[in-house]
Amino acid sequence: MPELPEVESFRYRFERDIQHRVIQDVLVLDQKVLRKTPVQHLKNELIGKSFISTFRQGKYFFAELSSKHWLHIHLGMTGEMENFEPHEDAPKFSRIILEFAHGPHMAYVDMRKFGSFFPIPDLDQYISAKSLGPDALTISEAEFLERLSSRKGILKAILLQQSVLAGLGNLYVDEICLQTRIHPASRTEQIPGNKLKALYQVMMEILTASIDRHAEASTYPSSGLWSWREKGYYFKDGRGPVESLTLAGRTTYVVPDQKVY
DNA sequence: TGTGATGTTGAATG
DNA sequence: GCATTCAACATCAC
Repeated sequence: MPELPEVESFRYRFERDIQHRVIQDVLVLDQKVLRKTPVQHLKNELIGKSFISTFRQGKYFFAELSSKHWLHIHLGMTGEMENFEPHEDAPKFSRIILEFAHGPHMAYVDMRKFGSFFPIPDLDQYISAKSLGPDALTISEAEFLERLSSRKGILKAILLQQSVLAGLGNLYVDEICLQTRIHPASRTEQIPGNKLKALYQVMMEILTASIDRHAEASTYPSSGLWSWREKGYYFKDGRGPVESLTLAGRTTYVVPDQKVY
């Protein structure tokens, strides 16, 4: 479930359900998502502590502990959070379970195990080591334009690079290109300035609208936003047919009226 | 049975 | 250093 709006929804639910509750125990059902972190280290960092704040940059989520240390969670392809009552079985594909003294337990569920869940010593240091770019939801238009025009290459590949701009994934990039009628195979350096501004505007509209929609529900893909991603699809306004290709190693959907710059 | 899937990383190549 | 491509990761649904 993992592009920026989904992670923002995760953050919202994390704060609502988990924050300020003292962690009583941590169960590691699968060490893979710990990425080499020793189980005991995770337990030492979490047990007896509570989360006091959260932070998200792009698809990267962080929760601050009462010790001032941080827990990092990345949802990968299939990560999500599920609460369950202590007397119930843990959800399928649970990898980590946080138990609290009272109330529901939290399961970090991740079918494909591409996600991660581990403590980090320093937030700023971690983000700069990752070369994470500015968050797509809060970046200014000026900075967006500046960062895009300082790169050359296929538009889609650049928008997917988390070091350029943090938060967009395969589906949102296709959606933004569809709505701006810019072909994702365009060379970024060939796109006129007013079209880059349109990209920014549409990106912001889509992200904020998706976050609103996600505020409670958490299914992904959500609410038909992606229903057009199939070969031969026609939109109600006549746009189509949808075609597919591979760009930056990712399956990409376009309609014929998207202009290649 | 084979294929592809919303993400990230690292290697190899130009 | 940059851009590009590809493989790997693990598992399930179609």
